[in-house]
Amino acid sequence: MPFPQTEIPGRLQAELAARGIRMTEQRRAILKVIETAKKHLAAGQILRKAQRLNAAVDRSTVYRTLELLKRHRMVDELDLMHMDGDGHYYERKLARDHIHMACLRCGKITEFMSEIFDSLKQQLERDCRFSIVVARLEVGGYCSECRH
Amino acid sequence: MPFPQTEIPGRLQAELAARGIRMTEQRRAILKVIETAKKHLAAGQILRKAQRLNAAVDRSTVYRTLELLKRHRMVDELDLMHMDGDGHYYERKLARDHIHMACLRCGKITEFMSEIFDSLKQQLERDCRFSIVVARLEVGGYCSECRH
DNA sequence: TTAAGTGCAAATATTTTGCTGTCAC
DNA sequence: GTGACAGCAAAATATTTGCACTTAA
Repeated sequence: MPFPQTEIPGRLQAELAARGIRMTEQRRAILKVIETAKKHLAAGQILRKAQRLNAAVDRSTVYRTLELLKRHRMVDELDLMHMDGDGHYYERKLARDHIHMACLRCGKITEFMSEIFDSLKQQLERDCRFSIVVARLEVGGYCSECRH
Repeated sequence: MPFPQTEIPGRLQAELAARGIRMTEQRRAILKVIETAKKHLAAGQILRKAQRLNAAVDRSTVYRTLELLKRHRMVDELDLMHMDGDGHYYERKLARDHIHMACLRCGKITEFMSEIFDSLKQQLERDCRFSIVVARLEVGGYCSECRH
């Protein structure tokens, strides 16, 4: 599944440095949490995990850092069909987009890459003359174990 | 574009009646607002418009009715890339799914139906053995007028 | 009649902001 | 040294809930 893919620890930090963005202890903690995450994290979860690395990290710093990362297209913001509350989930943006499927019964999130999805995006660019910055396909339904 | 399609006024009301759901003046006002909407409406906009039809409509009734309609798959909930705040937008669910493209510069929302999108959903059902209830593809980028 | 629906006010959840002090470069 | 960043507390936004009253069927 796409999660680990070609992810090098410290990569986010290096990318920010390459763009001339100042590094702080707080940002380091937040970036590490996002890079080592094994699942999609909500802002509150990122805050708690980052505080374990650096107790000084504040909630507003988390939101400001997420905003920064979104602006630089280094994270994607997801809803995951709002399986739990109305917040957002965040994940490291990787080279290739993928689809998120959320099981409405067990809550499992499945990720899937598809050439058809890539073609669809090409179609939008071509037929609608739309220049895509971010494409988010989120599907709700029942996974193979829950569909019976 | 898909908005008008085969929409009959009073259809939502009829569908709820067919499912044995109680009709009230408040619901009638809210349903009418959703059916006659010319664009995607946020909950607060639905409230204000419904209050013009029936001043008694309360905010919580709007949310409770939207919840009801979502449960019955009669409306879709969208984010539209959070062009304005963090709320949701709602639209009448029509026979065929469509894609939403939000221009990050001018804010225009473009809707698009695609056979490739339909194939992609079929692929997910088949290859992932996932039973789709709702599929939401939202794209952010620059429309033909803003991409230059 | 009565279960379902509503209004109201208060609570909750999520995110943003102003301001003042701090730190990376 | 200085402009960018952080913490804190408070505000803003969005949505939900408990409860007593009302109404559709």
